[in-house]
Formats: sequence, C-alpha cells, structure tokens
Amino acid sequence: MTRTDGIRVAGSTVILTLRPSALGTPALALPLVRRTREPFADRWALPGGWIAPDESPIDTAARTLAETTGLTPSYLEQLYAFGAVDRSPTRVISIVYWALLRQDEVLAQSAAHRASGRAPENVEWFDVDALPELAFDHADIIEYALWRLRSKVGYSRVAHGFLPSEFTLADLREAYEAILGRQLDPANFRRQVEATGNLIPTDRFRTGSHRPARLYRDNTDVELAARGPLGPEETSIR
Amino acid sequence: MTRTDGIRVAGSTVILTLRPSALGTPALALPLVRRTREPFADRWALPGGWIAPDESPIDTAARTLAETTGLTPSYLEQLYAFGAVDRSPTRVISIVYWALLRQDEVLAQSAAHRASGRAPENVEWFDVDALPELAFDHADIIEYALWRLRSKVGYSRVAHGFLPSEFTLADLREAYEAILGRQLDPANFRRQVEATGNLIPTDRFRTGSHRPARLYRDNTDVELAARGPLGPEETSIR
DNA sequence: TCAAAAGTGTTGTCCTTACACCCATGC
DNA sequence: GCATGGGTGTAAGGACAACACTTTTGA
Repeated sequence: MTRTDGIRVAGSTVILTLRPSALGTPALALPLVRRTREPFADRWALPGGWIAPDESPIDTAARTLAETTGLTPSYLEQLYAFGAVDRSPTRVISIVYWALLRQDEVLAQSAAHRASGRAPENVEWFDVDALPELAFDHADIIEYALWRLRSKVGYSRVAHGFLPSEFTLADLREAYEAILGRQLDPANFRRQVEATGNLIPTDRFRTGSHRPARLYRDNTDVELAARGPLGPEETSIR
Repeated sequence: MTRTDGIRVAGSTVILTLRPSALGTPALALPLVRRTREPFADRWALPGGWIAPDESPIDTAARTLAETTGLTPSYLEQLYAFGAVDRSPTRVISIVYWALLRQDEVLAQSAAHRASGRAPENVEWFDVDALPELAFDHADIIEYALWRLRSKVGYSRVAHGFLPSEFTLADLREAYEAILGRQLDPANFRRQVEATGNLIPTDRFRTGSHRPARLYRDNTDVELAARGPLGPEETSIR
C-alpha cells in the first residue's frame, strides 16, 4: 500500500527586490536562472530545486535562494503548491515560495560579485515588467506572486522588507508606489504609516538634496505580516 | 538524475459546514475519519488520500471529499502545503484544501444515509470547538483553516457557500455570526450586504414566525472570493 | 532668491457604528 | 394586545483623499 507513485516534489521561489530604474524611481526586479537541460533548455526559470528527503519545503526555498543570490531574505512565505498534471512533461509538484530582499543587500552583493569576478552562473536579474519567455508555468507563478504582493501591501508591512534598516518616509513611499504602480500623496502617506506605530523615528537625517528628511527604523517587535496560527517554522521572517 | 527521493504527496481537506446547535444558532462543524492503520490508528484525521499520478491536487481533494461526504463543495480552495520533515513518521507532504458545504445538502445527505442505512464508514461530524484528539498535525491545520475562513469572511462572500440557493438576511447574518463568533447589528448588516449588489431579492418570503422575511438569491455572476490570476482549474467554485 | 522636497493643517466625503423607531406577523 | 424579529431612519465618529500651506535645505 506504500505507493511509489513517481511524483517528484520541487521547491521554487519568486525572489523580489527593488532596484533603481532609469527614471530614478525604484522598480520591482527578480532573479531568474537559465536552464541548462531539457525540458525548456536555455529558457529562464525560477530558482529552485528538488526538496531533499530531510529538508522542509521552506528550507529548500531558503537554500536555493542563497545559492542563487548569496543572500538571506527579509521575508519568506509560501505562495502556492502548483501541481497540475500537465505543468511539466514529467509529474512534478512545485511548492513555491515568495521572498523579499533588501535593496541595499542586493546592490552590495552585486558589487561584491563584480569585484571578485565570481558571480553565480546563469543568473540574471529582470524587471518584472520586462520578463523573458519562461519555462513551465513560471510566468503564471510570477504573476500570482506579484498579485499576492500587491494585495498584501495593503494590509501588512511587507514593503518594509525591501528597505534597509534606516530609511526615510520617501523611501518607504516609493517602495509602496513601485509595488502598487501608482503615486501616493506624501502627506497622507506620512500620517497613515505614523499612525500604525510601527515606525521608530531616529534623530538622524538624510541630507544632500533639499530639506533633510528624518530617518526611521522598523519596530522589529512587530512582524511584517500576520501569519495566523502557522508557527515560525512554517514562515520565516528576519 | 531522476531522483526517487521517497517523499510521498497526500491531499487532505478541511470540510466545513454549518449545522444547527443546541441553542438554535448554527455552529461550524466538520467531518473527520477514524484511522484504521498506524500511525495514529483509531485517532481521528482529516479526510484525504494519496495524490494519484494522473491527478491534480485539487482533484484529490474533491475526490476524497466526495468519498467522505457524498457531496460536491460550494467552495474549494488550497489552504497550504504542509511539509515539515517530522510531521509524520514517514516523509509525507500534504497539500491541504479547505471546502465549504451548503448546510441543506449536508442535512439531506445525512437523512439519506440514515434512510438507506449505508453511511460512509468511520466518518463522524464534530463541532469545531469540540474536536477530538487528532492525528499528525491535523489540529494545527484545522486551526489554520478556521483562521483563513474568519479572515476571508471579512473581505469576500465565502459565507454564502454555507447557504442554500434561497435564504433570508437573517440566515446570512447568522452564518457570519457563527464564523466570526460575535453578534452583528441586523440593521447595519442588511445595509452592508445590500450595498454590495451581490444579492438578488426574490418576491418570495419565509413565513412561520413573526413578520415574514424576504428571500434572496446569490448573484452567481460574482465569485465567492477573488482568486487573483490563478485560473479556474486551480480553484474550484460552484 | 528660487525650486523642490519635508512636513503640517484643514476640509469634505464616505463608511461604520450605535441605537431609536416603525412594520407585520403568530399567538 | 403584545412579543418578536423584519426592516428603515439618523446622527456621531473615524478613516481617507484632496489640497493649501509652511519649513528647510541646495544651488
């Protein structure tokens, strides 16, 4: 009755960050991996791998994320288990996670890779609105991850996962604007985020342009998003 | 490179309905199955089974739901993929769904089972606040499903999944109250659900107690819950 | 001095809540 | 009649959007 049913289980992750665009405003971007084998050889795909026998799905996600980017995510949550029979030539169920990376860490890591000349092979970053053709159902998966991010930004603090430890309210507002794809009123935005009580003002300011802007820190006592009754081993938040 | 890694994939479903309680108000209830083998022999567990090689996870959920209850759900959505290494003595990843059944269909089916004397074996219904000891991590899973239901009732129409095709506003309000565990103001509730435009008033009334109450139908053009970009094959709604 | 972003104030609209009140039926 | 739930009216309070306005810097 123990069935060897030939279903293999993979883990993949939609890894999102913000990076400066041509206009100076940040834009959503993600790393993809060029496949070296069939099926879909040479196509771009989400980072991922097989779930090892002694590995929880979230650990597979964190492991392949580190292999791809060298980084630890600021937010990591299960997105969905994709298991349609025809989504791959062989039967594969993919447990997909989505992750956020802080933009400063991505930039520092890219600089380190350039300096050392030892960047991960076959990894490239793409703006989410200029994606290449993707393997399997990965285009649908990314679309769903973006939908989830855009939904969740409205009722949680996931946008903070993109920012460094100290940031201005303009930084935070630009992150929201990049995610939502529309402008927000700076005055109202300020009051709304201040009212949450999750921002700690520092006595430091960012100068350089016009009137100096106060720097804030996150209140790390509060999670970026409510997880419900799932324990911390099932969602990982730094 | 094709790994036979020994991970088996199961599908389980948290099947919820409302049934009249001692006080006359409806209460959330779900069917459990008594296990006949180790591990956890004789313990109660969620209905489920192995995902067949040619079967999508949602089809496993729908199939085992039908085997357990003889019914088709009014709402069926993926809950979460549980895959912690130690959640079972052998390595099992469970892709769990949650489903809603209309209370009238459950009552009719129970009556049919009693009449024919051929009810499904080892299946029993429990109120969600009086659950027995459960196998595996199924208690956590049910808790998470209830959290999801309670969250989702606030921004979608999932509560309608419990009701028959025609219902009064009091029926609908009692469903909300049973899910949320608190009383709602009938006057304000009426205005809120009428404002959504998702209710179609009929010209029929329910008599029998005091002033007759108008019967409403659902606007079936509108889904019970927004699914985002996931296609209809990934969530199933009747 | 000027442009531009930081930050504050003010107002109107919409939504929610609380609760008073009337309506229609069974008993 | 009267108890009870069905159904309407209304006013207070809060959240939110729009936008005028002041402050503070670099150039």
